[in-house]
Amino acid sequence: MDFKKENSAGYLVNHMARLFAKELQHHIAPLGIVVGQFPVLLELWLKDGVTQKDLLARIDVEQATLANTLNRMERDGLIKRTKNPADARAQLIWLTEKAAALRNSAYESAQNVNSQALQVLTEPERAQFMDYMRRVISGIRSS
Amino acid sequence: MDFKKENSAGYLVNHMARLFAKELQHHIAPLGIVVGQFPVLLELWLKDGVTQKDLLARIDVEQATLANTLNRMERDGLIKRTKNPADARAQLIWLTEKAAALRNSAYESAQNVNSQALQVLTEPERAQFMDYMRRVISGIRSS
DNA sequence: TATTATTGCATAGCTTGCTATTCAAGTGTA
DNA sequence: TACACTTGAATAGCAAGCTATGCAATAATA
Repeated sequence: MDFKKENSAGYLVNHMARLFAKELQHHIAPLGIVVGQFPVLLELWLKDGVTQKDLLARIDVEQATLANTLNRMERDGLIKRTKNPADARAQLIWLTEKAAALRNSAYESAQNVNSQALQVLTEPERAQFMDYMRRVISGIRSS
Repeated sequence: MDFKKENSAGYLVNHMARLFAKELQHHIAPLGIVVGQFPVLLELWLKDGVTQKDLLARIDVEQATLANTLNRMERDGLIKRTKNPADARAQLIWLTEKAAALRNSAYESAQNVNSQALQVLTEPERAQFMDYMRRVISGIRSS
């Protein structure tokens, strides 16, 4: 049998993801945040004062992964946690001032990385590429 | 400003890569190998008896990442290392019988994961998707 | 030839992801 | 009400990625 990595979707996807992550890392390092915190911040910038469970419903990572990321974010002064009056097992997660202030710069960094990475594609190709990715993602998730 | 993760290429790429990796992991676990070893095995199935440097030239990961992966592969009985007569700093890396025997099953697993993941796309769409990924990868790498 | 620079790898230490397990708090039921 | 079940989160332990640094062997040069 024959197998060429350049013809393997999985190989390309993995490679591309590492390149994207490395790029974003470089762009956001000056803000004092790291890539794994990005998805969490995106949700909290939309709405904070939520539980870990709420976040988990919006981010497709395992619960343990999120718990660890939140611990590092607390350590780094990006979030604070308060008691949840409704349920003593859960806590409410809040952005600190510091983290709230980073929003626009972070958005901008991500946009820059995205548009730089996709600059080899024409505008319609970009749209198609995004569409393909969304379809592949939901295809795998629903299989 | 506004930012929607579903419209962020980086977000989608990362998500897709984790889904692919998880799928492949499940498929190859019965073979006794794990995803990080896959790129190394692909190269060694083509040609073994090479140095770490040779491998590094063919796989786009950092040298330290490769060194650690090779250590785990040796621990797991997938590779053996012998002295390099030409240079005492380097060693030659060889597949074990066990690892050599896995080739066809591993190829098949990867093919299955790929085709299952891309089954939501038509044949021409798949080709286009692969083309986009290759272009994006080389675009980022050469920037 | 002795010293300096380069090269091939290894190691330390971190993040981000995973699975599996544990634990305390809340819920439901005999 | 007591017991069992469920649920929210934490923890342990591993893989795979990264950067930074160290070290011994080789190569280059004063």
